[in-house]
Amino acid sequence: MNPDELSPVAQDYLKVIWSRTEWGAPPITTGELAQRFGTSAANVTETLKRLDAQGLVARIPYKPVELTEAGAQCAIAMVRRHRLLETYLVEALGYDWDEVHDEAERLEHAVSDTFIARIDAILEHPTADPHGDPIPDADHRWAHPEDARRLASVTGSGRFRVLVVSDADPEVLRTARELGLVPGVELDVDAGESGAAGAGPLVRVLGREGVEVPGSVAEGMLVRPIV
Amino acid sequence: MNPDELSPVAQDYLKVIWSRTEWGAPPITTGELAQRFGTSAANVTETLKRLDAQGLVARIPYKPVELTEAGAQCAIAMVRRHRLLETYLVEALGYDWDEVHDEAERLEHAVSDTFIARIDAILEHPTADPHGDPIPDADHRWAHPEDARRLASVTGSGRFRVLVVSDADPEVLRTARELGLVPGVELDVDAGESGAAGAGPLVRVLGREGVEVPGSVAEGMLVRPIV
DNA sequence: TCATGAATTTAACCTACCTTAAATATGGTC
DNA sequence: GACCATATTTAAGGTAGGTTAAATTCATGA
Repeated sequence: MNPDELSPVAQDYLKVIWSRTEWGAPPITTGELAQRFGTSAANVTETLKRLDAQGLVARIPYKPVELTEAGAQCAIAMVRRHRLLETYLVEALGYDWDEVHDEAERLEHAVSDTFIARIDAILEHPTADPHGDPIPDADHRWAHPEDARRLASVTGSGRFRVLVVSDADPEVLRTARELGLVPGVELDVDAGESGAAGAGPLVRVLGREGVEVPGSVAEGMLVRPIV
Repeated sequence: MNPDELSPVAQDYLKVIWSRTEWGAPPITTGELAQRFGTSAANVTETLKRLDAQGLVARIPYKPVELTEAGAQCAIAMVRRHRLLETYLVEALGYDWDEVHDEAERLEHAVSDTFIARIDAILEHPTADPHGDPIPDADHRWAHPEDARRLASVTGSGRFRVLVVSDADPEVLRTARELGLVPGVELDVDAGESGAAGAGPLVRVLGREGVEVPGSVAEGMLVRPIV
């Protein structure tokens, strides 16, 4: 099913439900969706019922929600739109790293497939958006490293490369850029025993100079070990 | 009032109501709005009541509707968005003349003022869109020749310059381009006594070679006499 | 196993936008 | 001045998406 036939609300739900599990996290709950959209859990329940009736999600009451195959296809199409738009806004319109998310969030509901195809061609078929997130191609395939993990979950020490910085929070993006933590950068990480401390808020990173990464930023960054 | 605070439906109504009178036509009626939006007159009445309650239109039952000052400001902002977007789609994304209208129609509800400011700068503050329609500037002023008239309303003969080809109908745009009738072109018009014949469907135009302009195209073209 | 607190769903109600059908106002015409 | 066709409005009802408050289910610790 083409996502153009869905309402903007339906498009948003599918994208958020899909994105939750992109890096292996468990499926999203009603309450988390309510928080994400700034609405009530009651409203989320009603909306999920409608999506279930449309065959886009497989809803089991009181359980986290999961996408059907049709729902996942629409979701990936929306993620492709979002990430291509973010890339275009940065590359062609001079937007900053931390400005593009909200603009893309609105544009993705309005652009046609033609528009997406044109910017994809102009950008020469990019495979990652400005934050490092992989861009699904027109056939809904996308590169997805299996050994990625959150910087916040790293224990001990080692060398890593930054893959993705989450675009959900502009403040995280600004801080990450100030610290030089952009996709592609290599890091020598010395996280001490943060795992043992239980949600330790700080991770120590050694690059050109030693910097301390705030917990919120480490939580929003995906890194991959360099062998 | 910033049009961002309005619903897409409200934005559409204001833009269409304003556009109707841009070239001196009388204000638009309930029935014409219904036809334009492909909806019922009953629905138009309800929507106009809501716009009236918001202070955007001055509605007198059974009369054609007119905008308030606040409504006109929003309308002009939407027209500016639409025409800048059409220009950008043609100049930057390689859209054809006759493809841009629908895409701009959807994008204009989604783009931010920041987006509009960026494409305005990239295009170097254009004053006319691809069809020749004037683009209001950021202060909502726009160039508006007083002596413009529809090609269909020209009688007798004389020399004219094409100002605007309406973007409402892609078929008109395609035909106009095939005939060489694009904004800026000079025409020697010999319309015969079409005025006397009462809605004569054909207008004779002499340029490099004599061509006959279909009535629907002549109706959608604004021309200005060359002195 | 059972009480309890948190999460979720149900219920009742709201607005915006849309439908069709019925009522009503308007603008000519005789 | 009354009549008529047409345009417009009112009325009644539907869906999507939202609200708050009450009921219900789940997981869990005593």
